[in-house]
This record gives sequence, structure tokens and C-alpha cells, in this order.
Amino acid sequence: MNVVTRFAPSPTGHLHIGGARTAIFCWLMARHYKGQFHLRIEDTDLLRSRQEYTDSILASMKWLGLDWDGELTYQTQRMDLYRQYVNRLLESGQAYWCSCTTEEVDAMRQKAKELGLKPRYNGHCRDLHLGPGEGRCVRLKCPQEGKIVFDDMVKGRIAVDVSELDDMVLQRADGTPTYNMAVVVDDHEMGITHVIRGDDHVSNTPRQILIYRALGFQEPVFGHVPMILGSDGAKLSKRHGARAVIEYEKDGLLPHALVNYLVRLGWSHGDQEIFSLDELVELFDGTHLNPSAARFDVNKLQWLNAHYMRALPVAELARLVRPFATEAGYGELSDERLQGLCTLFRERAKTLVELAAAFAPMLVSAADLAYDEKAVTKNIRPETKERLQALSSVLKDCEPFEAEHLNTVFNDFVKDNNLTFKDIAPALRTALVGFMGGSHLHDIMAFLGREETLARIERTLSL
RNA sequence: GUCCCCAUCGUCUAGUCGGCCCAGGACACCGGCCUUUCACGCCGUCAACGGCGGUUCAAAUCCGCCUGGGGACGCCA
Repeated sequence: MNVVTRFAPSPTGHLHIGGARTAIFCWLMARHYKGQFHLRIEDTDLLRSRQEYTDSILASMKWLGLDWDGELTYQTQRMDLYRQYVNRLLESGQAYWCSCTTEEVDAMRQKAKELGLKPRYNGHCRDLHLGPGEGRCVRLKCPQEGKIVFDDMVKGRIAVDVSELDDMVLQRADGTPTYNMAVVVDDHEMGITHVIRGDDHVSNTPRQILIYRALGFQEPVFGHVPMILGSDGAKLSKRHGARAVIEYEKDGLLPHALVNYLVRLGWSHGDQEIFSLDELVELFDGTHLNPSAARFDVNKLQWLNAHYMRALPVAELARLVRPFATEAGYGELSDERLQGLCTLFRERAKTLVELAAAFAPMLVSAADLAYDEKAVTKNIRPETKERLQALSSVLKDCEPFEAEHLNTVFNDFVKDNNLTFKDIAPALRTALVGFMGGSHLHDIMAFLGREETLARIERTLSL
């Protein structure tokens, strides 16, 4: 099957997760069928469009790993094309000039509303055969009866009576095309076979189909993916926390975790939850898309993220946390040390930010280590101090000072002194990291090194 | 107001065109095991077919109505 899809964001904001998901679906669809995936910037809203948003969207696409084919298309650069097609409709009598003002049209709508009817343009200029002129727009001469029916990839068959539609504006009084006109011309010109987009466009689809027909274009297959709701079921907004993919990047999520999560939100393959990119490309054929809206669940996203963080090679994980470690102010860290820290804490963090935060106690000097008061009062007592003191002298001569050996030495120490782990481990942990957390004791000591380990125990003895 | 769409555990979902579903998986929650903390891992518990009718020997699966949610009705995209 020949498949050409496109993602067409308008640069009025960063790429948000809803848009990201439809972009992923489009990309997957194209890759699965070995077709093409295009990117088109719908920047006809001159007031709200900004170059920085285009840049941000492109950056997010790249971060997610969504590459596109061919050159970027900017709608503002194709104004002549749209006008050409509008003229064609004018010439064939399928469109007409309209001199009604916005106020007049508003009044018509208001009146219809009061009568309990659908607010529509009443076709005032439809048969006036007006020519071009100041303040005049171009409207499509829509059929007056019949139904528009299309088979949506995700929603199934959708039918709308044309009486629901009115003679929509194709070209504004300033000569620029309206959204519906530009989209149809572009999708046709770009050879798009599958238009996959947000749910909020289903009501535009019958209108666009009318334009396709008037122009004699072949209609593409439409697929409307439902929107993503906040965890409370309401439309995603600022108060739901991160919504732009750039924010998830800052929160320390792995791009593939986000991709996996987003794809699974609204699409399924039996009971499978974890998918590699290759698997997604192989399995995503545009079927099994869920028609209902889904709520965004941070817990599951983080679970996936933690899963992928554990699965990553340490060197790769270290490379990814580095910017976060720098951001946390740890200064220069060698690759080796960073990797050591990653192996120490990778199973305990859900995000790169959390991972980097876990490094903190390991990177200060004994004198600067902060203690959790509760841990100290509970674990650092006269009798435990004595034990720490004894352990300290054993550690002084422990050779080599490496994890595995330290583990043996510690076990022997416990046995030789007729202790249980509870008699000494909590105290040692408090001494080493300042609170009841962290990683395995022998791993911590090995990372800290002999000198620092002894210094930390020493400092605890004077608490 | 009018039109369109949606409806399975708290959440994401499985449920290939009715029977194998007194509904399966995953996240979260709770409990247990493991254990020198916290995790990871493993095991287990709790938990859903919105309501009412209809079709059928048989319905989560088909039909209708109701209810609830969402979207659209711009010379925005």
C-alpha cells in the first residue's frame, strides 16, 4: 500500500503531547508501510506564529526520533498556489464572491440561533454573481442537499448532512486562504494518502471533502485520533503540569519512554506494554486505534521511564544524566565516576533528574555531609559508635578496598563480633550517607574510597 | 440551541465479526517473599462491562432509548 502521511503543526506554541502522539502515529504509519512522512508548518496565522516555536517543534521532533522526508513546507510560502485553486473554483462557478461584512454574517448567525437553528451563513451573495472587490471574500458554493459520508480509520463511518454546513469562506478579504482551503490544497499537492490528525478536526472533514470534490481531487483516508485528557478527565491544561514535550525532556524522561507511553495510550497490541521502536514500526499498521479519549497517567509514564533507564547500558545512561548532573552543580565528573554513580542509583530513580539528585551525598566531603536528624538519633548511639570504631580499624587495613571484598570483610566483622546486621548496618549507613537510603553499603564504600569512608565514620563518632 | 463523536477495574487497555469472560494484562494501591536501608525482582489481594429495554438457546460483544463525557458550529488553526 502506498502511504504518505504528514504532521502539520501551527507554530503558535511548543509541541505538546497530544500533537506529539499524532505525529508519532503518522510517522509510524509511514515507516510501517515504507512510505513517506512529511512535515508542514501551518503558519498562516501571522499574528500568533513565531519562528522560535517552529524551532522548538522541530527540536522536539528530533528529540523524539521522528525524522521526516523531504523539505519542510511552510504555508506562507505557497500563497500563490492557494489563490490559483480559488480562482479555478471561481471560474467553474463552484465558488463566489461575497460582499457581506463580518457584522452582517454575525447577525445572520445570531438570528438563526434565536430561531433554534444552526448558526449559518444564509447564502446572501450566492447568486449575486459579484466580482472581486474591496472587502470581498470568496465562498464555496456548497451542495444544498445530501450527506457527506466518510470512513474514518479510527472512528468508523461518519455521516453528516450538508444542511449542517454553510458556504464556507475559502479566501479572506485580504486574499489569504482559510485553513480548510489551504489544508486541502496542500494535502493534495503533497500527495498525502492518509490524513491522521486530532479529534477536534472531525467536524472540519465534511467541509474539506466538499472542497476535494469541487476541485476534483481524490479524497485521502482520514483518521481522527482522540484527544489526551488530564488525569482528572478534563482537557489538558497548565495546571496538569508538563504538557509540552520539551518539559518532559527537562524532567529527565527518556524520549523512547515517552514514545512508548504515548503510542500505548490509544493503541494496543494485545497485552504488550513494552515496545522497541523497531517493534512499533513493524506492528503499527493503523488498526487497533482506540476511538475514545484517554487520560494521561504520569505513574505509568514514569514506570516505563524507570524500565528503560534500567535497560540502558551504563555508559549510555551516564551520557544522558551528565547535563542533569551539571545542572545540579556537581562540577566536573569523569566518565568513570559518573558511570559508578549510575550503577549505584539507577534502580532507585524514575527519571534522570531523580538519578542526578541521588548523587548528591556521594559528592560532598565528609565535613559537608548533611544528616537526617531522625536517622542520627535512632542509629548513632554510644554502643553503635563503639562498633563503628571497631569496624573503622578493620576497614583501615582492608585490601583491596573494593565492593566484593568489602562485603566479605563486613560480613566477617558482623560474625566475629557476634552481632546481627541490625546492630551495625543502620549506623554505618547513617555515617556514610546521612540518611536511611542509598545503595548497598559495600558499593557505597567502594565508590567513596577508603579515605572518605573512614572520614565519614570518624565524623559520626563525634556527633 | 443544533450536529458529530465517545462509554470495560482509580488509570491505560484485552476482549478478531455473540458462547472458551461469574471478564485477561499493565500502572497505581494494599499485603507477602527476598533483604544490611531504599529500590529492583518475585508472589498475591482489591477492583470494571454507566442505566433501562429489545434481538437470541446464549450479549461486555448486535439494536433502541436514557444518562454521562468530549468535540464542533469563525474572513483561528
